[in-house]
Amino acid sequence: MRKLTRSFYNQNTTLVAQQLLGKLLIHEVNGIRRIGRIVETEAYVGPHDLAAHSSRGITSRTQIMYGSPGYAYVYLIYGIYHCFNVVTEPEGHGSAVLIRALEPVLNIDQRTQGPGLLCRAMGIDKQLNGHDLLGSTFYLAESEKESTFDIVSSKRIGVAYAKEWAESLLRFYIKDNPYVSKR
DNA sequence: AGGATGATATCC
DNA sequence: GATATCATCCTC
Repeated sequence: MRKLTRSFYNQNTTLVAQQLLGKLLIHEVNGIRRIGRIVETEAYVGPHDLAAHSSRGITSRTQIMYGSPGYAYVYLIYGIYHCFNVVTEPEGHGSAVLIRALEPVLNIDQRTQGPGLLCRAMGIDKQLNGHDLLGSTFYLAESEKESTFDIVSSKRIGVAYAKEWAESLLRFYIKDNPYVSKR
């Protein structure tokens, strides 16, 4: 399993969001390894992006997002669901990619088509906030299988408040994949 | 169309 | 210290 490197995450956020499609997310807990294939992402490109949490500056919540690339940013939304992001670009940049949907590969017995559902199915919660994604039980990796697919871009979901940034095409998903979230 | 449910930012 | 807001999902 070829784990994604720090330098992979230390790139332009929009590029990382697109390149994450087709990659594997692995989380091992109690000896059980869960694997999902990423089919949908969204880029949050920095403090100037009004939809990004980092647009409020560095706070206790957003310090992870402003930290080094290749770390997990996990937060609770609507009191119920968790959302999982990977931090991108050099420390201090304030950008991340939200993982929005997975295709089940191994040991996944719940739905994964949406950021909240995916975290529940993978066992991701706030304990993993700030976790290094180059570790041994929670990481992303290159898929063993070769696969080709078309990438579709669209407006991001649930960010209508972000003025002109609500219009930008920063959501990416694999065309015709049944595990992409509905809306 | 509305409710669940809690952390957080932003006000006083 | 109060309250408005939310990168969601489910049920009616």
